Amino acid sequence: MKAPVTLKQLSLLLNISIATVSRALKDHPDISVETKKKVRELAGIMDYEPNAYAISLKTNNSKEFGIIVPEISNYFYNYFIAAIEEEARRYGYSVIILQSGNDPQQELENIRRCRKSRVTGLFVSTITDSVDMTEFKKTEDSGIPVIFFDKVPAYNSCNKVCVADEQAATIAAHVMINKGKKDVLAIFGDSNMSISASRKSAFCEELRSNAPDCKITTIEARNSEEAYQRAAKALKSKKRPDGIFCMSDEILSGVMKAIQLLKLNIPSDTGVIAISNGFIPQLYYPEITYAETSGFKLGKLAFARMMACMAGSTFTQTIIAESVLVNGGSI
Amino acid sequence: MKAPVTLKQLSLLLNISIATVSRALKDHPDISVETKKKVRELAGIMDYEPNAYAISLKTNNSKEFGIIVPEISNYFYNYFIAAIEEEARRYGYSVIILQSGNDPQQELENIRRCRKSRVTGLFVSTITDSVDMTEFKKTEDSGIPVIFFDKVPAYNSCNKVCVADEQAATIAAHVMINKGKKDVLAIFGDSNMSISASRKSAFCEELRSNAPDCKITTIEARNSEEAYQRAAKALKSKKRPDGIFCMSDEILSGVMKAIQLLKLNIPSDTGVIAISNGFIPQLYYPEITYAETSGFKLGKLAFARMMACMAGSTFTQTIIAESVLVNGGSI
DNA sequence: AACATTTGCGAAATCATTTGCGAAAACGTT
DNA sequence: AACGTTTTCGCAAATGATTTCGCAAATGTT
Repeated sequence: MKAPVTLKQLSLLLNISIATVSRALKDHPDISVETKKKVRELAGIMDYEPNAYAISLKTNNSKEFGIIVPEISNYFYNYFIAAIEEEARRYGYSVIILQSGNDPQQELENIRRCRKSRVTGLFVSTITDSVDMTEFKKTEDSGIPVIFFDKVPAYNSCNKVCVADEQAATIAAHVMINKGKKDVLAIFGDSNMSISASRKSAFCEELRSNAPDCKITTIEARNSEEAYQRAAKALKSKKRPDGIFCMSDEILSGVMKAIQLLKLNIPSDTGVIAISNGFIPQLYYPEITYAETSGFKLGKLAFARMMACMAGSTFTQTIIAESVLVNGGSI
Repeated sequence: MKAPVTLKQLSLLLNISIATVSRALKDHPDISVETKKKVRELAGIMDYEPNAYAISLKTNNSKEFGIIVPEISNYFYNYFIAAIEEEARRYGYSVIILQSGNDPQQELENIRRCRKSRVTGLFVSTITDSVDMTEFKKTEDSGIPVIFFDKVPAYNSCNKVCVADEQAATIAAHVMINKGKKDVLAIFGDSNMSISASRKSAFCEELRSNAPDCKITTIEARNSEEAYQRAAKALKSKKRPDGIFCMSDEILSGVMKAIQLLKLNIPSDTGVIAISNGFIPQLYYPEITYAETSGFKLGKLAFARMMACMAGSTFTQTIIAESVLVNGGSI
């Protein structure tokens, strides 16, 4: 248990002032090359590491970004986080990740924690029923840019980066149309969530206007288990749908379980298409065709927006990441 | 962009010294009740929040734990992290999560980052080929307890908390025996990883000694895709195995894909059993039977060990979390 | 009344680093 | 030689909170 090396110690050993050591280490032009060399050498030997807290205290900034998500066990967020980390690293920042569970109280604590530790910027995907903006406002007031992503608040004047829900749903609808499906089963998540509503309306509208004779049955399923139960029921009926649309990975996994239960063949017995980040679809054979909503791409966009805010962008902006179709042979 | 409130500001407004304000806020007996009341009131109104960096600078401790994992997109780690967070919160600590990707360089950076930010303790699951202990030693030398979990180094004198690899493999072998399997296919991960070796030897030994007439075929697969390819090949052969053991989720997902490819029925055509944390197995119908290795339980154990180390436990210890069988109907 | 103890609070040091300003030395210019 | 300029570096303040020490007044003890 040896104490960490400090500038003071180096300065004592070299018989020069602390200030000079500090400047030498950061290649300040005021310092001569020889002095720099000596300082760097000793610092190397004693492996000096600057005290992050002293620096943050001085600069009032921590060179780290905060990411707050409902939960990290989610492939979409994982990719988002990966993208942010990748970019952050390039700029010499690090990233801390905080989970809010489904507890608004915890989300609050997380925000406060980020503010206390003076993060440089904050990326937030809020919890379903989180509506209180005061805590976020406070954060922005103290000079920390906040970028909302994926689950963004309805509140208008804030920076948002989200996936193209409508577009992804439209892509899926198009596939249904092109494949000439006549009886489509579409399963959506909790109808209280705006994401479900927007995907549903986009999907149904596109299908109805381009294939008016196609029958659409919609089901709501709040989790994988519900999707499993309800899909199984729907698939058992005499008039089995010839195409199934799953608006999320959770729903897709439930549907696939139902399909296995009934020993149906894909895509001959029924076709399947989903909106997904890509992990779940490739677990099956044939792999599931999906409209991709890439957390990675979203992360890159969010980071770019963050940089703009840090550079002093004053206005707020809503950015939408486009979706692409990934063919897997399931429809 | 208003600057945060400081003790100084409060002291100025109240016409008392900074020291008194500080003590009043932490209920120091030296301070009179009236003074305390006044201070607390003003602090409340101005919503004063102590500067975390100043405190950490003084105390050389950050009241936060670091968790370093290869990647967070892993249900095992998610549960581990959840457990640590839950416990940490109870004790007034927070948690920062860092990913190493599969890059040893990044693992190093992560460790350094934790040391720089003077985390109270560090939980680490190392990368496959990480063997250099000097960085960890340095961390412990500076007074930060390090608890290894799951993927632990072979190095002896360090604190480790791991799942009962052998036991889980033995449980799976027992199921094979009880079901009277005669031709078992067992798929293991990268043979360079100790986890693969220990699971393999435990599984094979148990099976051989209790069911000497059972044929065992072992395959190595370093990822899901390899498991898929090789399992498909093995399952196509005339003499199809009647039981498959998958040592991990990754392998299981590849095997299941092969099974779907060949349209085999589970468990009638062949049985499947895995070692898993539980997420992947319940994606299929029938759900896959597995020997559970619980990240959550492991997290609780790791935290307890951490507390012991912080309290001054000097010796090192290796703790094993037991595994239980979860029946899913796949064998 | 003389002394001891308790109460309530402030001054100043401390943590490690950064930085504006000043100072001394070295150098160049006329 | 006198002056201006550049180079190189140190002093000291500042960041925000904690904590040791000590002071003065109030209270208690004999």
